[in-house]
Amino acid sequence: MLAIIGINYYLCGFKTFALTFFILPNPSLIMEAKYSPQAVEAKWYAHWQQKGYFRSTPDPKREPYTIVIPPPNVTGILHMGHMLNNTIQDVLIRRARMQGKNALWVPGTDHASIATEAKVVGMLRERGIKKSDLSRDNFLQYAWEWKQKYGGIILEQLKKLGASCDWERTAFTMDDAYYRAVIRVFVDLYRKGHIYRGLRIVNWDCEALTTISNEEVRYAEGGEAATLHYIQYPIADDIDQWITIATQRPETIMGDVAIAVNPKDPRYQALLGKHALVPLINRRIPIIADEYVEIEFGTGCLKVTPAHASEDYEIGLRHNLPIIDTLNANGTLNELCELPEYVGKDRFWVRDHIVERLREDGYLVKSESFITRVGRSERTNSIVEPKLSLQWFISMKKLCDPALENVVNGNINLYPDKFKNTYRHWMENVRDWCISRQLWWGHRIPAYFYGKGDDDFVVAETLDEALSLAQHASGNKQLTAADLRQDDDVLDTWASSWLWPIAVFDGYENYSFADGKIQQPTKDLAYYYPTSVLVTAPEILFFWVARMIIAGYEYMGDKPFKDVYLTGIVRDKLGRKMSKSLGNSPDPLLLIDQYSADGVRTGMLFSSPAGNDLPFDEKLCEQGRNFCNKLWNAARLVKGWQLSPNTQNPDTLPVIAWFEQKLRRTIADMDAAYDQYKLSEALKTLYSFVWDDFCAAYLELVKPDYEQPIDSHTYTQTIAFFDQLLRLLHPFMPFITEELYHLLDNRADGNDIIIAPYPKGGNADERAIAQGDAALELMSKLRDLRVKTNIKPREPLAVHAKVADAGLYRDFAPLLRKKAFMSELVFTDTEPAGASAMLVGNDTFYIITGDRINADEERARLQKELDYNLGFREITLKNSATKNLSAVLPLLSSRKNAKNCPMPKIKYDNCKRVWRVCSSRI
RNA sequence: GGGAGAUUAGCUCAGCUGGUUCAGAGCACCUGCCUUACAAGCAGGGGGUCAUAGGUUCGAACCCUAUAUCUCCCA
Repeated sequence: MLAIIGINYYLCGFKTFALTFFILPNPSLIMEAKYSPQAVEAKWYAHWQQKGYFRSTPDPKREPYTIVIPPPNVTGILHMGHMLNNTIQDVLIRRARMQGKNALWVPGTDHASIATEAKVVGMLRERGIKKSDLSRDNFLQYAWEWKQKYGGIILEQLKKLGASCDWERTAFTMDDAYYRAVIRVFVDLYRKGHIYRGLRIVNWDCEALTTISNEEVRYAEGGEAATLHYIQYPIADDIDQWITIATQRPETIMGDVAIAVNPKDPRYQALLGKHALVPLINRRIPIIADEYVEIEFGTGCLKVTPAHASEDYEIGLRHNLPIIDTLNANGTLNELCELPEYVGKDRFWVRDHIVERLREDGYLVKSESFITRVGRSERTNSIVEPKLSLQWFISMKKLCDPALENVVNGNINLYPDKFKNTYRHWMENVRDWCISRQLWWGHRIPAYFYGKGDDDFVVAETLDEALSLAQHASGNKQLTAADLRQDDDVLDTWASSWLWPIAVFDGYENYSFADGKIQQPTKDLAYYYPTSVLVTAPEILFFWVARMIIAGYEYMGDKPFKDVYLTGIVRDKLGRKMSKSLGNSPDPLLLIDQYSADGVRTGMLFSSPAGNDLPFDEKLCEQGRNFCNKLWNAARLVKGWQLSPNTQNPDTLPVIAWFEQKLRRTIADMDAAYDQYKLSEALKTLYSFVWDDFCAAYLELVKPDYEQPIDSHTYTQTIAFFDQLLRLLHPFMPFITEELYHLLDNRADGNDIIIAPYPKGGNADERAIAQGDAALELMSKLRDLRVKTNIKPREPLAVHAKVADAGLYRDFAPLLRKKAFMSELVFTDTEPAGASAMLVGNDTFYIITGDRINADEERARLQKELDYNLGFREITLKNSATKNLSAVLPLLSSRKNAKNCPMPKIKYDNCKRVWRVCSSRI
């Protein structure tokens, strides 16, 4: 054995040269027994980028295949969900690229207003700077600084995964053009009458001093302990009567404007129409009837506080009740609570004190603990207060129609389609969308106030335009820009990302307000829109996907994507969602270091059927890594073969025919799986085809004897098959396939697998497949028999075959004799003496064992197996319908008794099959 | 409270229009092998009343009805 010194590969530009110091007799020696991915991955990613393979520009001659990335937050670092999601997108894009389509994957990031602002505030705090001490502009400078520094991390990480995005197109939701688009859409929707300003109960974060959306509210699993206080209110004008309510927020009673009971509740009929007095402040409030009240809960009486509970607000609207907001933005009580000692005090402090006071004054009936859901801010963890607030809304009903219709009628497909129901349910019950956030980082709402009133504002894209509108609206021609005050709030992040599939192509740049649609799309938009598929998580189906569809129809009159592939959620072994806060997520980059990008990619896809959660297990990555190694070693084997002067070996011809046909069928199977976005299935099909059929079967069958050369036809065919397999594998495992593609053959500059044509499948010759499969099964059964009967693996055996169709085996016979170590293979009609029999399908093979096996031992072994199967029959009979068994029993028992059976070696599954076939023919 | 879905081997999941690819795969486990590409490997093996109970059918993992358990979404 010759020693190889130092590194195997020497990087020179982007070509690989074997660095050898000796003339090696066998080229396989230049390949190590284990595949080392690190250098390979860096090398090929750089090569692809340098060659511009990821770049796409409009080309009318080719069909576009477009994916826009779900933009990760600029605050994010790569987590397992991204890994799964982006692996899927890369697989789809790479396959489309190889299929000759003009494949474009647009990358980008989302400004994530609340998350980023929280990060920036945190950063400033560390530097000893308070946000409140900064001007808006100063703060935004810091925010951009932060974004410049950290905002691109995740995209860099995606490169390690192999993501073939067109990086020249990297978009950001606060790019200049994108910003303009968001503002333009706000103005447009406002003018179309879809945006209004209104009072709503919102989720208020008293610490961050902002509204947060429902999805930013978190609830502890299993709820939280709380106390339910029973408080009695005296009935006005009736000193002896009381009505008792139950509340967990006694500090809000000063905001009470009514007490509601269910109209069907017999207990309170007499009190309806009367008034009660709020304890401590003696406000007179009506007792009303409303369906919403649950008779069972608490006392069946609900105190109605419209300013501090969304349901109460709705009741208030229905009954035309006043609104008393007793809470300041920072969570302290204000003077409307009418109790000076509580003004300026925190709501929780007040809660404790007011309970004491109510008890002292005799209003508190009892307090009991119970478990309830408590909403906490995802960002600050402070308890979210429902608070009445003046916010901007998009009214959704009218906008939703085409978005609902085109999903229901299949113009847009959801995979898996079970989400269609969920989608419809949401769209039919859609609520108006609160789009304002009390933050600075984001798209500032283009509303300009010219007066003190809530309605003294105009909406415009620019200050100049706003000024002229304001002068007109106010009738004051003297108004100057300095008199205008722009709304302080920014838009909800989704109110920018819903434009993503249009805005990344600068779609709104030449938008005119005249007809409310994009009439002259940019060249990119015209070519790439609608995009091919969106790959994202089901949890944002409504927040993002549905809204993109709405915007797509509103502005393009067309869907934003044809297909939506909803991935599963990556969970840990305990079934918990992987998250940073739980610390249960592995570091993806570490995984890549450990198992290679290809290994991790396949690992993630091994177990991720569309829409099903992925219980992540590092074992899967290990399996992926092992698969890389298998491929590597297959290449090592093939590379090690010496060519013989022979041009053909007749023995291998049927093997080649078998593999060729099975390959065609496998490709067709994979295509069918791809069509339904069953990537996991496509991968598993290929995995098993490569490992079992190519490595374990094909290569073993065509492999020349030790140190013997191989004929040129078999060699060429093998290289061609390997090449096809690598192409099929490339979307899943881009790096190792590129490496092996170049190791297998000398490729001209620009001949890289990433752009090599994707193989085509088709109808296969099933006869050729059946021949090979039968031969392989025969070999396997023979091996099995050798093990069981202690006959050495290479001891020659005479085999007599009693088969229905000898032609099935004839082509393979020469190879079978050699590879299965048969002294002869004879086709016969009779059962030879001194033979053990075995079944391949319905064919019987007799192995002339002579006295090589101990008859007693063999009989004992078979008897044991027979008993086992008989035991099963009892179970089967017992559990099956008992009718008409008579027809089946003889059939079964005859086989059991081994009278007509070549071997009483009917296995568990055979027996069951017999039972099933028989029972189905009764 | 309103919806959507799930339950198949120890684990994670396939299983299409009910019937010879109907009980499958991978992992895990057990046994034997460092056999000449690969121990990150090879050759074998055990393991399931298809959640429960009824029903439809000649025939059910599959269709229907209940029940149980679990998950997710919305309120």
